[in-house]
Amino acid sequence: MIDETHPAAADLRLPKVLAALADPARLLAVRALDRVGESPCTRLQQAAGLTISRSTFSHHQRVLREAGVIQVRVRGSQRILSLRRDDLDACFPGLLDAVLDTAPGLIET
Amino acid sequence: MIDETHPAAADLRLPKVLAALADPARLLAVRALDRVGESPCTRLQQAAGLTISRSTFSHHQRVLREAGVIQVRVRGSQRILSLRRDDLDACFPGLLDAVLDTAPGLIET
DNA sequence: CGAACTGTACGATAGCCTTCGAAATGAGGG
DNA sequence: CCCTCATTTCGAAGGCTATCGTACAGTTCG
Repeated sequence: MIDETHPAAADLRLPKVLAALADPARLLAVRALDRVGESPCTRLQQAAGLTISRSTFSHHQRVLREAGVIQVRVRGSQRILSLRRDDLDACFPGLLDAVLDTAPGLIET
Repeated sequence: MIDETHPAAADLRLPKVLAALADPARLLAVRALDRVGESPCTRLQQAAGLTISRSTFSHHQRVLREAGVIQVRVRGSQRILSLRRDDLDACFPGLLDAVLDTAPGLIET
């Protein structure tokens, strides 16, 4: 466990992870995070093309973090977000890859 | 497309599929359906160990169907449910397998 | 110090989701 | 034709979720 705000790898649960990934904004954020690598919030939001308010993005970031999908590390005034790829692969083999490899056209309506 | 109540394979969308699978009751139902093979509603509900009302199960069945996860075929007075394995594998390779292969302990709280 | 920047916390709103029971629908059997 | 079995539909209750704006807190920089 990284700290109290992150679940331990052993505490990850499939319904929670799926729920976190089921929102289009969060799904785009996760896929952008995979493409650009670890990024601070604002940069990830831009990379994902999300035109939502900062507070809404912060909410999504929290949902992803509490589900165990991403990890947050503080660097100065910024929070650096990264995928918890190893933990996800260990708990749900193939799941993250399946989500990341899905054709972009199958994401949005 | 099977009929108007089922989405065509080309219309499946990842967020909707993930949302359908994110509910514990639906996730258990899908995993039970994989184990026991196509089944009528009542039998699947028992196989999944779901102690919910018939109307609630019917609601979940509808969500799974409208997301394209399952297929419903009428046989007499019964509805036979089955997984849309081929369509899911074609659209989201590896996703269904990842969900089905997850350890049972990682499903519930 | 004070201004600018990054992000969180709070409170509100609106919509959606799960759940139920009761009533309705439809098939099959006497 | 009625009764039973399988399932859906309806309407309602309660809770959860996404979204926003504003206010706040910590960092960096002049």
